[in-house]
Amino acid sequence: MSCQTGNIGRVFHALGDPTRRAIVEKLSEGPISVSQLTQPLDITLAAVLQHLQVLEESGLVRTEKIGRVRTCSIEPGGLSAAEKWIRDRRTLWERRLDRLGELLAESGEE
Amino acid sequence: MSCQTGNIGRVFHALGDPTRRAIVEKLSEGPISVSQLTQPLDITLAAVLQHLQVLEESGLVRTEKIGRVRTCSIEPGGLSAAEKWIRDRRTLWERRLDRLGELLAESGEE
DNA sequence: GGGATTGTCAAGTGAATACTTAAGTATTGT
DNA sequence: ACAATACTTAAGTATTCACTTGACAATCCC
Repeated sequence: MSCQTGNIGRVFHALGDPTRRAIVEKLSEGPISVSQLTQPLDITLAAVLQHLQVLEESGLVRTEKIGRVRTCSIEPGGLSAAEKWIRDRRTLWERRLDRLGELLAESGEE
Repeated sequence: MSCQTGNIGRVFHALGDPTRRAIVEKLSEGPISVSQLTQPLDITLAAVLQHLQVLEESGLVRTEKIGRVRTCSIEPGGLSAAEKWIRDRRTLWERRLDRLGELLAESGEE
């Protein structure tokens, strides 16, 4: 299996920060360097680097350094665990609501 | 529209905490009271209450007090904004990777 | 009424967070 | 070689967080 589970907490925590979400959104358009990433944000490059570390540890982002520039890109499977967790919750309680609906319909019929 | 956007940050932040995820998971099975919610968790009722406040503000959970017991339940649309954000990112970069794949295939063919 | 249950509120505490600054280290271009 | 670029690292700071304690309120049951 491609994705280690147990990162769900880290992923949600990473996405809880607006700057980090902005980084992920930017990277969705394609890979760019740390300084390019920093430019539109209103914080120092050092701060961006710290966010990138969080994002890497959560498995959402991958970075590679070539020469003096570190290029950041989306890790394509990074969101799947979180997506699955959400989907699982949804189906669980939708199923529950359906059962509830049936019960109400039955009791209304007789 | 049923869901206020702008909560995405709050939702992700709320789900970043393991205790809060445990609460949501428990509530997925059905509505229960605050003390029932507290019982399996290793923290005080007051702490659970604080988590519940975060969850309510994020739109993930709804609570209602009847008599002396406050009953907590899932707010069924609460995850949709987060789900949409994730889906949007995914389709964005999958589309990008597809284009990239096409380019590589083309250059390999000739 | 009185005692148990269930929840509420307000401080307070220690740890984690998101930043900054400042002083490095490589790498590249001239 | 030298200067600019692009990042790295460490230390410090203010804020936010998760949690506790303890005093309080409301409700239920006998």
